[in-house]
Amino acid sequence: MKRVLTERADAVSALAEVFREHGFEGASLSLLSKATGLGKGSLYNFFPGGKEEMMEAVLADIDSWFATTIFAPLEQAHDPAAAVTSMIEDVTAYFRSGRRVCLVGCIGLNSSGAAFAIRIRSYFARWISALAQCLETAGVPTSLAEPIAEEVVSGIQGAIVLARALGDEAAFLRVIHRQHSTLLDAIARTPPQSA
Amino acid sequence: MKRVLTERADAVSALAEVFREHGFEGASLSLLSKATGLGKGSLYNFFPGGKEEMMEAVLADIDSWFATTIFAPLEQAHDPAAAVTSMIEDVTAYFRSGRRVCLVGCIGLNSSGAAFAIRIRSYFARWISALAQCLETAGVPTSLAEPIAEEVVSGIQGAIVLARALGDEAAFLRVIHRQHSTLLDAIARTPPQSA
DNA sequence: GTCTATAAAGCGATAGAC
DNA sequence: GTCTATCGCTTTATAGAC
Repeated sequence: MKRVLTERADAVSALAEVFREHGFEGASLSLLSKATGLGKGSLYNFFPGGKEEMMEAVLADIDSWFATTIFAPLEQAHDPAAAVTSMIEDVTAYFRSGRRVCLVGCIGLNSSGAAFAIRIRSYFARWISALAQCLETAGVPTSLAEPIAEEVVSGIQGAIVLARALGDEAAFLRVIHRQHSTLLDAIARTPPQSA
Repeated sequence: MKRVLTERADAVSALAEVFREHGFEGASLSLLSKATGLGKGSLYNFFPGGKEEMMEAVLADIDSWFATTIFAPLEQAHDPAAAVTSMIEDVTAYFRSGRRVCLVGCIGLNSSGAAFAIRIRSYFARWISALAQCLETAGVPTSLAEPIAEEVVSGIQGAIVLARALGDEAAFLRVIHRQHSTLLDAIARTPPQSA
């Protein structure tokens, strides 16, 4: 009975890949139609608002995936070191070692992202705050946790840009490994808080 | 006698700003025409190859600016600490504290950058190697200089993505400040090599 | 809900007057 | 060397048959 929903969900992930690879402007309806296997008419049936509504659906899908897979585990971490390690692994897999770009970060870079500014902003704000919260759970003081979280999230984005530019997945993995170490060092350096 | 050349150079910087703000696909000829103040016919007179040749000229211009302003001073640094500080200042000004995106990094992110892959790759490769060379001049061992240089260049790109996404120049400045410290620490930590 | 056909607009690119 | 007019094509989006 929710067949239409699952079909829409299938379409969304196909749409996402086209937006990722070609950007918002470069993702033409013919490309989107081909990738989803749906005619233009069907696409407009699912997304009456056209490309903008498609992108909005894609961003919402990404947001919910990150919320459950990345953000929530960080926010509710019992074992902070394990949580950050898990984040690094999930992110490395998600971004395919830098072969796959971060759509949220990408569309924020040019004018086509203006329509999605609030969503883009909240994605990064929550990622940073979730990671900072995880570090604070480990006892890292807020004054240290916030800038470290900001630097690591920023560093992941930089790793994607660099890996794509160099065509070198190894570069992504090296940079991400350093971010991982930064997080673990911050946790390890913190003297255990005895209650 | 080189009037035509200076006019072409003026056009190139105007073109660059349109490509930065709208991306390659989003930069339509009407936008490019308006920004340069030249009609389509004049644009095709300067750039017979159309948009692709315009972008190629823009990238060449960026490349030469970075070569003289950023890369060469790093490669020939007598005072490595001063050189990295100078790089950080120049880069902060050039990217307008993250309001201005890195065109080279941006077009590498989606399929429109495929035509410029070699230029994109060499830009980042030279930036990293120039920075690593500067660190080595300071006595930092290659095994340390290379990954640090890679991380800093990557970190600058990440800072741009983050600042644009959050609409927050201060985030750019904070991240860049940490990259600066990373570089200075690496230099300071190195025991002076007495000849 | 799916498709094909089509409308209207904008695109990159060219031609030709000046 | 600059512009305007225009070509041919693709774009987004809609309409209507099934």
